[in-house]
Amino acid sequence: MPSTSSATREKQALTIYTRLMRAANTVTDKMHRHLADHNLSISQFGVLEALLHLGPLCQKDIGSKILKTSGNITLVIDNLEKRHLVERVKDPDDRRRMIVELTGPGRDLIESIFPGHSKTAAEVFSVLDPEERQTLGRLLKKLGTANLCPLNPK
Amino acid sequence: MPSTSSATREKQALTIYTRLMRAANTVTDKMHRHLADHNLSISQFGVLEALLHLGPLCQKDIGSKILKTSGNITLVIDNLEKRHLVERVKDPDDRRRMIVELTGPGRDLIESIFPGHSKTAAEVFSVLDPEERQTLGRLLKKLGTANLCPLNPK
DNA sequence: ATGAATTAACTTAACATTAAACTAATCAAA
DNA sequence: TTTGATTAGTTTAATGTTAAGTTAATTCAT
Repeated sequence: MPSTSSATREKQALTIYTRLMRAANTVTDKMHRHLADHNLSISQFGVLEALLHLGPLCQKDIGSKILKTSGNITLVIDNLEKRHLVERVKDPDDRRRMIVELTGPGRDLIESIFPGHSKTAAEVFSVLDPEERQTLGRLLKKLGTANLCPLNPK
Repeated sequence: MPSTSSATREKQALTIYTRLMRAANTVTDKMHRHLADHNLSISQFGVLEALLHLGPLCQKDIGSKILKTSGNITLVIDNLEKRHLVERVKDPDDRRRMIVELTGPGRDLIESIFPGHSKTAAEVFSVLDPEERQTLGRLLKKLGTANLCPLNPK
């Protein structure tokens, strides 16, 4: 006989699902509160952070990085460009592509914000002890990658 | 000397943060794909599920249950009401309140969908072994509740 | 080489989401 | 009581998000 019935497994799965969503929610709220001081949405912050750490990127790559659709990326970049935090440059090697890069002020802004962002993240996870953090990171990676599907399936 | 520097702790926290967001994302996608067959958004499903398992609720309680703002609840209930899946009834005991309850068709729908929803959840978490699922659930609860802030701060 | 398929970005329409202001009902304190 | 604070729900405006479809550029198979 099985050690757990499928009904029991489903109930447990629903519980974990709820907890995953709630944890993601509360953590996002805490991280976002910090960003709101600088009038940045999470997506906008994600773009600036990617550009800071990875250098100029085309919109497709930005989209894969922050897990958003291409239409959404267009809007997010539009809004960042309006504030002169990033600029678009045509890619000479592939004229379909727009290379997005930080402007001076954009770099200044993300560099000034990022330390606080890291610090907030550390605070959020400080409720777990080091071993728990290690374990949580491992399990989340396993869960996320095993269920991964392409964002824009082709 | 400390066993880990604060810079190291911050980097680790950012890694876990990213994994939490990605896991939440991939899991949400899988759960939502299932709901889309019935033209239900995640919020709409959340409302129907709450009403099925908890009975009629006022909008405030629905909002606390699915973690959305009151304005959003108004719209979600509007859309469910348009499809005759729920109905609003004035609470005679407190005329500020609207009690929301399932209609017959609403109950039929959520009862027909819920088993598949549970099954999908079980599949999503089946990549973890039972002990890992137990641990993940515990850590997510700890993380989520420790960082909890009221949704609509007063 | 040429046409077919693919790709990157953009556009549009529909809906979700929030914050903030607002209305109406209730509660509470003097 | 009455008035001041609180609460539940709605509305509005702004933005985020997606899906689906468009255009232009590239790639690939013959």
